[in-house]
Amino acid sequence: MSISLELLGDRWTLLLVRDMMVRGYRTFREFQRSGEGIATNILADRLQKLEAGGIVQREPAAEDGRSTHYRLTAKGIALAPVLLELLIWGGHHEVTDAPCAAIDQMEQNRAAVIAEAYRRWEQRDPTPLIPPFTSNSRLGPKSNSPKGKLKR
Amino acid sequence: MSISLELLGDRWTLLLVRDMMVRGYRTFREFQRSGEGIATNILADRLQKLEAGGIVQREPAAEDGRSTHYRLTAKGIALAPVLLELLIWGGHHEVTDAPCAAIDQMEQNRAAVIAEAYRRWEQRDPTPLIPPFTSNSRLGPKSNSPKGKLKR
DNA sequence: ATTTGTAGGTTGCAAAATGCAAGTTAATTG
DNA sequence: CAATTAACTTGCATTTTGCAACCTACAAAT
Repeated sequence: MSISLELLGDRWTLLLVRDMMVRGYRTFREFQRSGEGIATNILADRLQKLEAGGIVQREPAAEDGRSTHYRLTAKGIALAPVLLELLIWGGHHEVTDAPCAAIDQMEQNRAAVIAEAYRRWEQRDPTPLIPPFTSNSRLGPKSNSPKGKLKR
Repeated sequence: MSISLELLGDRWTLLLVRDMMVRGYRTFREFQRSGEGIATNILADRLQKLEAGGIVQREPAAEDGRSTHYRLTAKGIALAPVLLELLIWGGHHEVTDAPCAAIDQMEQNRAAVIAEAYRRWEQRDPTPLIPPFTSNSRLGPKSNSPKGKLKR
């Protein structure tokens, strides 16, 4: 635990992992405009530490020579359960704008949520992970990304 | 997630929660001598923030008028799944002195580990949570705290 | 009942990390 | 080829951290 927290134990790192995992963010700019307002020097530093720690990989963007894509490694995507439990805990014990029903759904379908995170990672699917059970649909093998927003 | 990390997102806070949850630590001194060497001013600050955040409660120690006991609240013990996933992740992806077999056991018995953490919390059982499946015993309803060390 | 020790802090200060604004470089668009 | 954009870097002020020393209330020993 101590060793894990040496890498992850700060205000920003896990948020970056979350942005990559559930929001499909890849670029410096996307992280920067991610709502919470991280400073660019801190962002650069954290991305570098995540890379050094083997949690993300850098790769030049194919479409745009200026741009770099950051992508989770296998070690990075393996953080999915940690993030999920943290999300569930926050949803139950802190004041959130996330609908409780959605939290409950995730709590009851942990394995499916994790599996979906892995599927998106393997297939490089960048669409936001808004679990299929957001509004009225059920988490099944054939449902693919209906519309709906969980967090703004 | 962002809100959760506002409280928990730093180098020490989750370690304190861990010390209370799995090691049965209660006092300032115990946290202080907890191996990783937290400074006393930081420790005092984190304990206060944990209390302000509703994760721990202070109560005067019955035996010793000088001493204070810190105890997890319901909100605090609810972090058990987060800690467990973090522990499992670290066990698999970082270099640890924790035996892999023990990690695997916990991974296969998540619910039982969590249940044991809750039981100890409810009963104010301060013995270290070294899961019963550490060496050769199995996690069952009648096993109670056999000897064995997981982390030094 | 006075000294000695212990628990749980606080205080002061130096060093490190953070936040903010501005600047830099390379690739891209117009 | 001028303007824009992506991804940084730099300088500087503020905040947080780490370290050692100190303090106070209680407890134990003499």
